[in-house]
Amino acid sequence: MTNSPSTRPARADAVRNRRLLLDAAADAFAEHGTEASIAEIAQRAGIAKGTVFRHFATKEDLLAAIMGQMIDDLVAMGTRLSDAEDPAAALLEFMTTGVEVLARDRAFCEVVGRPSLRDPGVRAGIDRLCEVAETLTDRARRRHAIRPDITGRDVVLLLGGVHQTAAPLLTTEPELWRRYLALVFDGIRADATRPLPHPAPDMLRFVETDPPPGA
Amino acid sequence: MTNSPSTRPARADAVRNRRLLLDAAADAFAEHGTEASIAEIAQRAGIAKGTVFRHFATKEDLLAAIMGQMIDDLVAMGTRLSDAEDPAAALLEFMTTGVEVLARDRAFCEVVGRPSLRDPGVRAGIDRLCEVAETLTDRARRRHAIRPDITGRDVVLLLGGVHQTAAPLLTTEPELWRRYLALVFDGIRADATRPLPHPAPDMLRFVETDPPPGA
DNA sequence: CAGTAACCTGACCGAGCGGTCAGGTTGGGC
DNA sequence: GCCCAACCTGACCGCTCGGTCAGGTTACTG
Repeated sequence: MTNSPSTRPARADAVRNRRLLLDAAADAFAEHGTEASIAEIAQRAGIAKGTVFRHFATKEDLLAAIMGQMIDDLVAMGTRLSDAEDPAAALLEFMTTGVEVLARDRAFCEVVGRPSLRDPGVRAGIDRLCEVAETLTDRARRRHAIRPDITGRDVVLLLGGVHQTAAPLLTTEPELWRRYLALVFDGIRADATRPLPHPAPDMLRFVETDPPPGA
Repeated sequence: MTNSPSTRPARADAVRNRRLLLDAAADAFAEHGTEASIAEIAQRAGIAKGTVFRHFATKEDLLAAIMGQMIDDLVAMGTRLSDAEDPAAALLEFMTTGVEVLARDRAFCEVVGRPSLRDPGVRAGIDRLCEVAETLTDRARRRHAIRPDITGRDVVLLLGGVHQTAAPLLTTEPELWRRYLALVFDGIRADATRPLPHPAPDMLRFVETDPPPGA
């Protein structure tokens, strides 16, 4: 759907509708998760159902566009934090923002928490997210602010874990995740000296490749 | 569907089919989550779709029966551990088994991780699970084996969090959760001295009551 | 201002879902 | 061995979903 430079630029109403669609879809996915229906998204955007599929061939493409944007934002924030003076504080801020985003977006939880989305852009984005997390942990590790066996991928995985811990009480106690982030971060700090039992995940890709056809 | 004592006991084929149904449903829910279809469950059990609804009025009733059983098993295990000589080891074993169960059953993750199931039996079971976890943490706390501000409800919530941390790599690294359980348990131990920021969840019920009609 | 390609619309489709029920089958009391 | 209530079966229903498309509309070009 992206116009190649040779073709005529998109019409004014098309770009406006695309904007409305993306905003409505982001809201709907955040609220209801990936199962938000196309019909509801179209209604929120004030456009017809068919128009949705004019901009995105499948629902998964639409979801991938939104998730990709969110991941890119997180990557940008991590990059910005990469040269902060206090690496441990920077890492904590990175994790805080990450869990905050998860707590506000159900679809994002599903996409990051399951190897469901096959979109290559999203997968690449998650890999870049792991890389920037690796940078942050590297710096903190070099200053002995965190235990030596924590990797960037650990940090990214822990975002989902911290959020999930508080998720059952999300509406009643929307800030409860701060409690568990603090607990986990205490576990990450250098004070704890016992080595972790299972080796860190070391594969290149964050999610499993090629999940079998079932589901 | 439970026979009151006055009525005639169930027929032999009925009890056999009920057994087949429960086993098949447990497998299907574990594999595909709560969205496993009644049609697939019936096929696995070798019975007709209509027979499923003869034993359980709705799909949710069937799910609740299986989830309730799993929770009861966990409660029983926790009770058994309540008088172990080493309370910290007992708490760790309780958490280990809990995460193990979560890692093997997708439906269980959904039911414990979201306030979705309205079944009163399941909710009561979760409350009893929190109580037994409270007993275990109490004993460990009294021996100063864990930090003083950890509650039983924290422990139960952390089960879901630890599992979720490793869940994206579940098929590739099925034992990865042990790494994060160790990390979290290090955070629970008394060594870490910073008090946790957010107060522990203190409401009586584990899950939110009366989620609005939407989804 | 006319012409056209891009765009939008909403009725429509097929698949899959939970749940129902008339009618055939069978276990077990007598 | 008879009989009937309990049980089982599978076609069927209504609904929602993602996705399609013929036909009407509209923004740009020249």
